[in-house]
Amino acid sequence: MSEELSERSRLILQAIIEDYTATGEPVGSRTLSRRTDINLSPASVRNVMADLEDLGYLFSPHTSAGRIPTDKGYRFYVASLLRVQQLSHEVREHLRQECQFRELDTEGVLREAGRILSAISNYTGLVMVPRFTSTVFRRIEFVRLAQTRVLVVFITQTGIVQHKLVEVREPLTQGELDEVTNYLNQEFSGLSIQEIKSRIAGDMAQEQALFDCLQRRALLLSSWVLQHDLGGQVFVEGASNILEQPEFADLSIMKRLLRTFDQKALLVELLDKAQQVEGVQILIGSADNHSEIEGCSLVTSCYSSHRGTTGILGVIGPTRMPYAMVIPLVDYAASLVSDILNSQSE
Amino acid sequence: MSEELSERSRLILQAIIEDYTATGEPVGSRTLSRRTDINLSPASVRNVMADLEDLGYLFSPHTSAGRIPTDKGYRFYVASLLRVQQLSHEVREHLRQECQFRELDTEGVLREAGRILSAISNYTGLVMVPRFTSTVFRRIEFVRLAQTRVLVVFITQTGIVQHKLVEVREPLTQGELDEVTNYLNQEFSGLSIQEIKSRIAGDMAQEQALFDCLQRRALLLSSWVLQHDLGGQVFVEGASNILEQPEFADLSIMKRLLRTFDQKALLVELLDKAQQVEGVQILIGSADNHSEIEGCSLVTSCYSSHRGTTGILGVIGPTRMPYAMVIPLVDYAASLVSDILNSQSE
DNA sequence: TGTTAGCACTCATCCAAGCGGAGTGCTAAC
DNA sequence: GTTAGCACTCCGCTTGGATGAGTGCTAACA
Repeated sequence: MSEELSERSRLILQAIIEDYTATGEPVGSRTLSRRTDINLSPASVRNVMADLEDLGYLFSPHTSAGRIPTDKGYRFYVASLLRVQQLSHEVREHLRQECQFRELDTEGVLREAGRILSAISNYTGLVMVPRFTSTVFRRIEFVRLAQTRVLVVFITQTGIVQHKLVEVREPLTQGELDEVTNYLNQEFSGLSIQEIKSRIAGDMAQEQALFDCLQRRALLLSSWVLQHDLGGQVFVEGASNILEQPEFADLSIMKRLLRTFDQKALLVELLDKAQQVEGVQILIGSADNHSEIEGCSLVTSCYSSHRGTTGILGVIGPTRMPYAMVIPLVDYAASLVSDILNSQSE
Repeated sequence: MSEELSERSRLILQAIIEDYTATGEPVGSRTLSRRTDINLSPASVRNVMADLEDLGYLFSPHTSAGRIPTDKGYRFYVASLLRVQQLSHEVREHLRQECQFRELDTEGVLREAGRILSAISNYTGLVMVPRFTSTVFRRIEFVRLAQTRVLVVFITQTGIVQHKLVEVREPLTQGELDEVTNYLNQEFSGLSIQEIKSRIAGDMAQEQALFDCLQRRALLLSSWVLQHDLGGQVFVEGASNILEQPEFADLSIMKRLLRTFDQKALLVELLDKAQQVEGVQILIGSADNHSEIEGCSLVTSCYSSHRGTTGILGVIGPTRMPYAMVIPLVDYAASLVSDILNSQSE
């Protein structure tokens, strides 16, 4: 079905969305016909609106209210009508300065990016730490906590620190662990996790032949560590901002949303999905049976380092969101974080 | 002023608080006189209530409503009237199992403790990571990220990993950093931060005499690291639970509370203050000009390891809270976390 | 002197009715 | 194809009365 909209329909849809974005109130035909860029009487506007409603771009909450854009309406708007503003020079500079000058480690930079996204957009900032598999190995450290309990500290090329507890079968001394540590750091430093995994797979095959105890231990431990993805950490910043949104006054959507923030698992799922796309990705409403973010939209963009490490950041807020402002903001934030990631380490 | 309450007044205050805790509705004189443990007519009850109101333990939201306990009323109740229940055996076992069996590192245990506190109490769980100064040093690691950028990874005796970026004045190679790392780990492992600090202070004094470059570097770097407390990290779990509380339906208190959760600085302040007290600590309402938690109460208890590491955990929720249940819960959680902390490492 | 019944009074909550306003759909005229 | 006019719908607000819970006060009672 070719749902080609006429020029007039497009104009009116755009006007409705912009008006609704600004006011949050259903938009009536009179209001629109008063706009300077629409030289039509209310009655004509009404005809167009009725068409748009039939096509599923608009709906009215009740008989005698104005129209509100549907999710479909928003999707069309974002895809075809929206003209993205340039981010003002001030905001760009403001952003750059906020991030750059402090002595923050990578995790701090990511957190701060989320905080700034939230502060500028007035919505909630989301930042996901790069997934394990997309990172490059810099250093690993095994620390003996108790006889069979070993703390593994893993540091990526970009300076992200992750750690985890491993329960080993036979007791190990710290000295033995240090040997393993040295061995792994020498062998693997600078390789991507993918490379390491295949290296280990190869070595393991030979391993039965050469009975180097140290090497075997190292391989076992490291394969164990790499087996489970540490990643999927999400920073949620400015969750309280969503309380300010008038559309969430009815509490039920808000509760669901905050619950989602608490649990994070769903966020990870959503962000993981968005991460597969390049550039700014906009998820409007509860597409793909994600009813948890009904009434909300998610604007995300991937950040990455030269070495291939990629994570994702963005903003979540009500579907009635000034996309023209939020999209370039997220876009710029992502490129900024990418820059910092690259400058963070050699 | 000796505000000794008569036996009857105490009984009625207790009955009002228990009733109000259960229902959330203002309590009237008829309701009370119907209770089996009070053999008084409504009129007599009213007299007592009027007295209690004069003394500031109660207030009525309007002329013809029942009475509601004030913060002062709650404080008196908790201090003098409350009989704390024993935590049921089931809950204890449930708790112990939740925490014990998973292979969690220390940070994971703390997070999980907060999550469980929140889930059982239906309020919000708070856990503060032990402050730096109260911890025992196990291991430190310097990783070179760029010419003058060094990532410091610090591991405490109890297996807590913290990290931080240091900007050094002169370029260092990873080899030099490794030497420093080894030196510090040999010298300081097992000492408390306090001990290390005074050690450093002493060595620094001598340092001008002996020009051991390595040692000087190590001292400088470590003093720099120890100078700034890394701690003050707070885990907030189950923030969305407070949305369920009927007393927060008016949004304004709720917003302030969630904003406080977002910022965390105030939480750290509150928890730091509570940490100075041993045993379960109960902060009711906005005492000490902390208007941010107006209408809320904070029930906390310190956890600690044998080695002196202490942190604090607890629950924050509306002042109308079943203290008889929450207090032993927090108490038990703290002792449980202490046990795990001790068993976590040798 | 402490306790209690009675009574007038207050105030929130609920419900129904009425009204104004915003907006629509339809029709007929331009 | 566009527009003015009109009947109609429905929300939101206000008003007013009824209801009920609860209080304070007073006077009678043990």
